[in-house]
Amino acid sequence: MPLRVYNTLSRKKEAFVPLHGKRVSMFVCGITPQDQTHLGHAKTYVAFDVVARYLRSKGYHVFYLQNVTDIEDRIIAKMKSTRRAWDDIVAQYFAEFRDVMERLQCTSVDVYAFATDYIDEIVEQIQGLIRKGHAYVAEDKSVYFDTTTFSGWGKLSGQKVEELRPGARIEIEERKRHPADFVLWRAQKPGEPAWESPWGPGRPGWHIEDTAITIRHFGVQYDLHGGGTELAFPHHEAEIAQAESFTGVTPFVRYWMHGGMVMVSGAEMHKSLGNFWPVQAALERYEPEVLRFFLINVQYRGPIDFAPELLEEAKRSYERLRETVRSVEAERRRAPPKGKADPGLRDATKNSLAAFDAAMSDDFNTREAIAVLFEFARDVNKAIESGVGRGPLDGAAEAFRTFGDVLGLFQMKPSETDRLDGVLDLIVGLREDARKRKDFATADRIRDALAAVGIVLEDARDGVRWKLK
RNA sequence: GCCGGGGUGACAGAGCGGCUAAUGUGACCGACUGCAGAUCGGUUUCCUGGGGGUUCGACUCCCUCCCCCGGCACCA
Repeated sequence: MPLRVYNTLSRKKEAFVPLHGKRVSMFVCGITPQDQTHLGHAKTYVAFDVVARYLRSKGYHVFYLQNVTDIEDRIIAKMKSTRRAWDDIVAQYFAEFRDVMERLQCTSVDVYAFATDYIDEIVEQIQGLIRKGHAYVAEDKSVYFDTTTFSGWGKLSGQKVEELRPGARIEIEERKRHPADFVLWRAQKPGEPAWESPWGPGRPGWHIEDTAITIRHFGVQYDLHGGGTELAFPHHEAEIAQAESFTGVTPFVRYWMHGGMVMVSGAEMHKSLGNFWPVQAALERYEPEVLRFFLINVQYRGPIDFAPELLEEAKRSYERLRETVRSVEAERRRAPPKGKADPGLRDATKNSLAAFDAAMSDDFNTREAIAVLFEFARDVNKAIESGVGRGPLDGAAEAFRTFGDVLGLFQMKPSETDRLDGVLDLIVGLREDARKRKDFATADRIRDALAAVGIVLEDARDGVRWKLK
């Protein structure tokens, strides 16, 4: 199926056509490492991880770039409150972020680009913008972008400058000529980290790093830019203004994608609201795959109103799928090469692969794709009950691997399982002997004892299965 | 106020101008089982915020109103 992507720029789903054949340049706004990674971050990065994975599965060569804002107001605030070095804070929280990402199987990023590694490009862009009359140096030697010189201001978010309420939430800096103007270079204040520039020591503004980084890696125009929906205005608007003013090339980005927020009982998750859920805390109670499943169990553009009960539900749902994946793997090992006639598993597999692709190609509709998995699971379970042979089972297993690779799910841990295999075969065998003797007391004792250490036995029609709880 | 996204069964959450509104969770019944679990089958919601319009036909398109969420100038 041809891929269609909802483009914030046009507010429509559009056919996805990269600039250069099968090469896709993809950029997603990354974090400011100054506090714990929370579920909101996780939702965004899991969503775009799936985007990259799906594109790759379709044969695109994706270069996925993510920035890291390693110098910014909040880092400086943290620096002051903790009396730690800014780069020390960044190192700590970025390491934690990477750890969380890895556990959530967000493995598709090619390069994490740190803002402070691009000071040269940033300075060059700011100089260019000043030269072209799009930026001005303020009294304190900070540099601001002059939004009145950019006619496209507001085209991404549909905002009209005159309709906005200046200072609705954040105080306007008095040095600006226009409330919409934004800082490109912030002059150093005493005690703050700074880099040299033609305007004196200072640090980059928040928006400029992204255009400096992407122009360096991708050139003046690229395919896909993602981020949380709250970034569309003003952040992404500012990126467009900078890049298009600097290069004269329009559009800077062809497809803008924005993901929905994680809410907590109706309010945006935010540290200041006290409803902040660090991913670490969620991972103490739930497996990473369960959390990942939970996060992609909605269309990425929609919000998730988070509640612990919903994670509980996700766990039960996901377990159903994983259970089927497990039994396929177990069955194909013991099924005879020629089992009974295929009750239609090959067809079901083929149809599910097609339906999955159709769902994903419709703006990465993971919820729809997961619905396909559940239907497929039912077909597979039925086929297993009817004693299907190894061939169709191999096909089904292969399909689950395809689904799992795209969604980042069903990553089994064979080593751990293999180690227990032999031991459990023995124990299960002894219990089977007891059951044959109708010595259910012993059989139940074995099962209960294993359950107590987290190993669950299930007596299926064709043998005993065990799994780790 | 302006911009953007939404309002679907007990809950979560898709879809589509017409097929019993997908899928999951929950609940209940049945099959299988020594029991349990898993699995399978069935039942459970005849309804898509209110009103109007277009249409042979609207949850789906248009208008309007109400409500919720996000953004409004350093939040993923």
